[in-house]
Amino acid sequence: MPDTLPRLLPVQSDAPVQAAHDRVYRGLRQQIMHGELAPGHPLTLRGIGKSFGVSMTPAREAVRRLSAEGALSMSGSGRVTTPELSNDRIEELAQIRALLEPELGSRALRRAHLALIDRMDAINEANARAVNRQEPVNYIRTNLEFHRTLYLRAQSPAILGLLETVWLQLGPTMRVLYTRLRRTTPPPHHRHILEALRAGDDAALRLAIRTDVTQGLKHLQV
Amino acid sequence: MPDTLPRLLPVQSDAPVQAAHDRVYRGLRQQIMHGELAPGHPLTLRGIGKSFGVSMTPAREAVRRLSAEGALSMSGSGRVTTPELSNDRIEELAQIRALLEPELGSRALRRAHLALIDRMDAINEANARAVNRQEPVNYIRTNLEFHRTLYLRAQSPAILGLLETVWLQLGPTMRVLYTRLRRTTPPPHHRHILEALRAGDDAALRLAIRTDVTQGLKHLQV
DNA sequence: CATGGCGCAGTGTGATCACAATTGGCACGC
DNA sequence: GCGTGCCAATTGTGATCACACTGCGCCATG
Repeated sequence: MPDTLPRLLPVQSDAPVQAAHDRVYRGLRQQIMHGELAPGHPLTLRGIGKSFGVSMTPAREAVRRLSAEGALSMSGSGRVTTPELSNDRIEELAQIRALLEPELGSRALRRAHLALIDRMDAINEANARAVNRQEPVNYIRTNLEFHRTLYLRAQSPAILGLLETVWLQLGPTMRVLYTRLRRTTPPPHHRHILEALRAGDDAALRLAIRTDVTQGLKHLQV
Repeated sequence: MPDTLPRLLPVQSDAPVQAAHDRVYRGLRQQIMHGELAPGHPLTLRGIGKSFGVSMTPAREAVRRLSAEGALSMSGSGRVTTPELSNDRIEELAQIRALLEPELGSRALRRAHLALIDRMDAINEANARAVNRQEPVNYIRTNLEFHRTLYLRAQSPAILGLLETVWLQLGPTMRVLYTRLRRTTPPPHHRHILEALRAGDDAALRLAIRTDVTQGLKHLQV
């Protein structure tokens, strides 16, 4: 039932229009990483296909790719859900963040200039607004963006890539974390991170990042 | 052309026979991680399908999954090859190993008992034999098995999973490394690792692992 | 009213097909 | 001899279909 888009013309000239499976992948990935889906949320290939206007084939490929990254879990019979992480798993993922992120921050420190810090400041303010307005998805999104903006300067794509898969796995859990302790104040350690950056203090930056990362996830113990 | 296997009966009683895409995934993954494929080696979906006796569909899913893990790279037009890593990339992956593996070793140390160390000793001897016989694949396989045997004791599946994707990305490159410097002696630091384990010396173990990991990949600079 | 069995709707899997894009080689012309 | 354009074979993509399995609800029975 190809109702939504005729899709008759080759590609309609200019736009390379990324492949369908890639559109689906990106869409789902963002929903998961930003905590739009609760842990254990069930998904079906036909449902995904319908919501993206494609058939099962691209949906299956996107799901396969995401489950390879740990963003989705598949039951023995192939049923797809967002992962429900055990406490041990959460703690382990937090420890990975605590291992990788200070390293990335340290590498970025040498390359950080004022414009970068200002940009992070702006993101941090957007984060504070999301807290005030009680918007979980915007909170998670700006929080990750704050960290990613810094880490991009580390020029270490492999490490950052690994870290993003960790964030991805934590996405649904982060949503629970947020809704459980309705926080009213923005993450306090972001200020310390910015101060350490301005001061060019490597040790302080590593500590601030490590604390920021560990802090949030500590409250998640069931 | 379903020639090889009739596949008429439901499942032939007992064997759950893992799904076709999973068989293909495992097969390819092992070939890549053990260095059976050189960097830049081209693969085709139809070719993979034929060599595993399946159609393109499971082959595509396996390829998608592997490329999500960085074990295969896909050109813009979808052509699939094993990755040809840049020097920067290799160095970065080595640094990730140097970050994760000492941590895993340290965690395993508390749980390591004599039987484990004996098993690692045996694997190390198999590794030495592979060196003498100039068998690259067996060398890589036993080398990884040596490390994995230790890290499994760390009881940290998330970290180990991340590390395995790093090993996977390095697979084809390891093959080049081996054939370039036809080594005639086994990795010297494995002995140090075993000694530190027997002594229960955490600092020495971390150093030995870090050195072992860094050592090998250092010689790969083009 | 509880419980066990049956059947149907829903779901993932894998094969196949049509199609567009890329690729590689070959011949032609400069 | 070398570059250039074209053609055919190859390749990935996505839709569709048949099929087997799972899970759940419904109904009959104790």
